[in-house]
Amino acid sequence: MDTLKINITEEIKNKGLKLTSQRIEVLKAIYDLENHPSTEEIIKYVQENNPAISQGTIYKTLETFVENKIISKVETSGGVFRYDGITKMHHHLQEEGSPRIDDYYDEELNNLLIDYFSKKDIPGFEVHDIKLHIKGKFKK
Amino acid sequence: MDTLKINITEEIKNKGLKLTSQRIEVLKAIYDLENHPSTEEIIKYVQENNPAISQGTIYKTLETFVENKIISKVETSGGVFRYDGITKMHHHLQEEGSPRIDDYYDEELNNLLIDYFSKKDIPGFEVHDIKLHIKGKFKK
DNA sequence: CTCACTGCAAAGGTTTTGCAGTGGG
DNA sequence: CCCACTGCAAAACCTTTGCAGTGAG
Repeated sequence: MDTLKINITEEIKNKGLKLTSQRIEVLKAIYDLENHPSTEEIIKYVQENNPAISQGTIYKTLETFVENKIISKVETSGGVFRYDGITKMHHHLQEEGSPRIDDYYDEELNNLLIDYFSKKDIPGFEVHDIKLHIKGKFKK
Repeated sequence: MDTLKINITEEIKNKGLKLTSQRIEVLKAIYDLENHPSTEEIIKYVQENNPAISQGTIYKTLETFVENKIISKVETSGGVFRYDGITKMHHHLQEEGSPRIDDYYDEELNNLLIDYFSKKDIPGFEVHDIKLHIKGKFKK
């Protein structure tokens, strides 16, 4: 609880950003709302605790966080932005036509990929990060 | 030239869709505009040849094509839809902050992935398709 | 002929922007 | 104190929708 809060404030301050209650709330929302929240979900969650925080501020804050690599925008084919607070290498499971996106962690796969691309050169391109978008069906 | 046109008409007819000049133009645009065009680029290109084709129709047509798996929506963090006319398994190279998306074909990689996931089970998920989103920098 | 498809224009929803006011460092 | 940040509301943008008219099969 407290440790999380410390992490959040540190995360913001480390980037040289001003620490405001709005920013803490927004970042907390992304960590609390685990499954890659949309802007709408973040706004709703933040305003439940603090209705005074305006939508415009939340949009600006999210953009600031993305620029400072505190969070990342999730690629989506749904036409709405979604955000990901996880910086550790991971992959995404998606079902077509469903907004659900699950994280998939697989160290063995990561090692396989890192190993493969350390040997294989992509002409004209320098690889920084690899993410698998795995499409399929969630089984009940 | 002619062979392409035949492919285009076949592609539409094979799905039981009505063959209209609007649909031919839209599909041709996606094939001609190679680098994963946005809706805006498609509209511009189509209307250069045929200004009578309306925006609404193009949007509806694109959705129809996606539903019928003639093309696919490219996941994007740019907030705009982009489309991909290629059905063959391939991956995407992207530079952060740049709209450029290059295709990356790698049979060896595909085999590695197919092999890996034929052995590895993801609990609660049935894999249909895998696409790598490789982020990095285009070298000059 | 008929029903799927088109054109038009308006509506809908999300994101961005400008500017005056506020507060963190 | 100062400048980065916020709140508010309007604007900008992209996409969807409704409906009357059209044309492919």
